Amino acid sequence: MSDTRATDDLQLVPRKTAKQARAQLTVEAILEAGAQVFERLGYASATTNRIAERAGVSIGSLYQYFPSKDAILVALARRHLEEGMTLLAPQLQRLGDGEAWDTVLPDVVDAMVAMHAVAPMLHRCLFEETRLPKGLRDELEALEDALVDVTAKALTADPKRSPADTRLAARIVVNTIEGLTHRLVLRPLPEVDSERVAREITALVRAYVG
Amino acid sequence: MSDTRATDDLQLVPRKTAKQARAQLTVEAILEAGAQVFERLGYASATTNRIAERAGVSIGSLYQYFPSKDAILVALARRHLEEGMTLLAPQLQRLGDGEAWDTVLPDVVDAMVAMHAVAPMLHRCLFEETRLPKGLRDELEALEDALVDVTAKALTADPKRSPADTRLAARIVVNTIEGLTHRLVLRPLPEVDSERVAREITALVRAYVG
Amino acid sequence: MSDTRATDDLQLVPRKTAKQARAQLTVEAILEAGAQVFERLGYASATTNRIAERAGVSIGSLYQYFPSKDAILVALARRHLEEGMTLLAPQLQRLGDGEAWDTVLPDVVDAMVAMHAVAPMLHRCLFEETRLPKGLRDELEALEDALVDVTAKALTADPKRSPADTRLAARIVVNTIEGLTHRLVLRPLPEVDSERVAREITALVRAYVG
Amino acid sequence: MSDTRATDDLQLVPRKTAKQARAQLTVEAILEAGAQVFERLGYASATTNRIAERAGVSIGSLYQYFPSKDAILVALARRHLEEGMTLLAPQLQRLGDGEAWDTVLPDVVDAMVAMHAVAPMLHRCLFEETRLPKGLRDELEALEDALVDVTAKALTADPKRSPADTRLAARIVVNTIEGLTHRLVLRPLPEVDSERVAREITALVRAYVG
DNA sequence: GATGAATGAGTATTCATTCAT
DNA sequence: GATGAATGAATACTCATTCAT
Repeated sequence: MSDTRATDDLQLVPRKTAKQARAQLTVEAILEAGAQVFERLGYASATTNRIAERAGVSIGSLYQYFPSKDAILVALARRHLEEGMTLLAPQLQRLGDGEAWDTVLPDVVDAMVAMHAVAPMLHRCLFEETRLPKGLRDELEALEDALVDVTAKALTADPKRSPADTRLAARIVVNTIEGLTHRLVLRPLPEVDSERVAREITALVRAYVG
Repeated sequence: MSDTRATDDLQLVPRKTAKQARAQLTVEAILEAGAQVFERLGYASATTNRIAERAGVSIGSLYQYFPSKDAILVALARRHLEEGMTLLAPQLQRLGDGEAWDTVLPDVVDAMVAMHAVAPMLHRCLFEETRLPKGLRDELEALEDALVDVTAKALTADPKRSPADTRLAARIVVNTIEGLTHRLVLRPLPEVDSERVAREITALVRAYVG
Repeated sequence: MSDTRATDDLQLVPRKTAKQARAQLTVEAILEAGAQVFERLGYASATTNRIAERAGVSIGSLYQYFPSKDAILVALARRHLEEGMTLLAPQLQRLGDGEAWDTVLPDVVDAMVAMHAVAPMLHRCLFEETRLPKGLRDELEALEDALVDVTAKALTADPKRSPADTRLAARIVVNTIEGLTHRLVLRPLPEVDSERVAREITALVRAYVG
Repeated sequence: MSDTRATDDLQLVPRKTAKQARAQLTVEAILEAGAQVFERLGYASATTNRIAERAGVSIGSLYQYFPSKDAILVALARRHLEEGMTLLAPQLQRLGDGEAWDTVLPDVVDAMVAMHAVAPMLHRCLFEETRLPKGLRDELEALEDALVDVTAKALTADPKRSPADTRLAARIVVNTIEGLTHRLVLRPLPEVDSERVAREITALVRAYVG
């Protein structure tokens, strides 16, 4: 099954929750190793044996905690997502608190860039949708919707737009930021540093919603 | 070799160019089958045997014309690219002829949407950079640069920008259009048709460069 | 059947005797190409397609004259054998005519060395017995027996030996010459030229039968 | 890879050294099966699957310990070599201790015959040079050189020879014994037992160096 | 007769996963 | 709980050989 794409819901829930401290450490080691190996070698070349080896754990132990290769990927995705949300949450909070879109936007973009910059290749492994199981994909979608909601609310201030239009605009905004960040982090522009790019993304969005 | 990412140029050039009509048909059938199989199953699950079978051709014949699985992908990519350029060229021509950015933009966006709409999954297989051999990746990059050039020239009209800024802006424009199109074609928005989306992309870009 | 060793008698007789001049040329070209390709690449890597290509002949034509890859090898072996016998015959004749063993021996050794020196790798392909079909192997054995006969007759002069002993001695002589020649041609000694080696072989044999 | 001649050292080192007793048994079984299969079928027809099957082991296990077909061959060669040296060493020791060439020679020849007699076809697979990886070939050559050294020293007693001549003579002796043994074991003479042959080889060499 | 396109059985090899110890 | 030996289905790819044109 060298090729299983975890598109469906089999075998993705951790087999046992690591209750003991030692088990927790093992899980941690596996995830860390998985992140490194996926980052370095890409999905296909990242074998479970390699991950186990790098984690300093036997392959048997790996399968004690993760029922499949994809389960590791999913766990990493979830963790990555959480970290991302941690970065983003304060900014969204500010928007929710009614702070002006204009002032929050740059920090949102910065947060997005930061999210992507950590481990680009891993990020790619994680979010090339082909690979993600339906369940997680749904979570991702829900997350995007949440971002769109927040953004839409922030844009509502402008009474000229219909609600539907506002939502569409918010969707475009979210996807633009995500898309550009993704693209520009993975294949950085020559001679332009990422800060400058972040400013440009900000300008782009500001012009649009402005 | 379930995992070879064709990062190098080995084994990627068509093995023999079909001279007889029959051979030409075979090659055609393989490419068509390849497109379908990659589209339906994604890169990893698309086995050469499956492609051959779908093409109604023996595995031996497949390897007579394509030295590897990736060679098929590369051939498809090249072909896809050419088709895309055919769609885009007229619009770029108009820009080159000095037509106003504003009037050409919508058609450029439409062309981009059309390019992506044909076979989204295949498109993803083709252009997930990880997978493409260096040579083709360079071609793609060159193509993007060309688009950026044309765009930059069209934006130069505005004397307020420095040349460097213009290029960056052009880069952002090109990537925004590409990114949004890609994203929105692959995972279409519910309740919004693609025409409406195209108009929104246009508005976004227009606001930015405006 | 990438691996057929022609140990049995299937498919080894040329399919048709080339009666016409053109056909004769084709056969010639194939054999010459076969010799070169086997010599350069060894048995396994010498594909029929490569041989056909080098012969400037279509693969179909090759199979018109040679029913299998091994058939080519066998034809080459036969030819090689004949050439060898052509070299050896005069010396054997001299022995048959009663000329002294001592004076003929050096020329026999020289002839053997010459036989092997032409195309060592091809020679190896041809005479690694594993590969040869039974029929040809029998011919080879018959040839060796003939050599042994002649040698035995030449040794008979010495009345001290029993006939059986003489035959054994002859056998040893023949195999010694063949073995050493083979070995020393295939992997030549550093800093000793083949003439010197030939003289040493002669000395060895002379001492033995002396 | 029906054709890989292991001329390089890639993929030839045992993958993991078996630590547990069970693994050791597996390795042993594979080697034993390999010896049998190579012996019976020759190199080309000896497939890894067949070897695994005969070993009563899954193909996966085979590749756990041997990274390639040739690796098995190499392991067998090394083992064969060691066994051979075990047979030969005592005799060489005697020579080194100054014992007379004449008395040791018969036992050397016997040892050689014994070495070859075990598994002639396997022996052929192992020592048809084409097939062996460079590294092992070098080892073999070194071994031959060592034999030549010892022999040369034993021959030095005779002051009539120049050192260079002595070395050449030693080389001839070693190769004669090896060649004849090889030849006569692989294709035994009718009506002559191997003991008689051994005596004859001894006589031949004795006459030469005498 | 000649061509070369097509065939497909066969090969080495990988890697996610299981399970006896 | 942990280990790591064992599994075997699956994959890319080759090349001797056939046969329609």
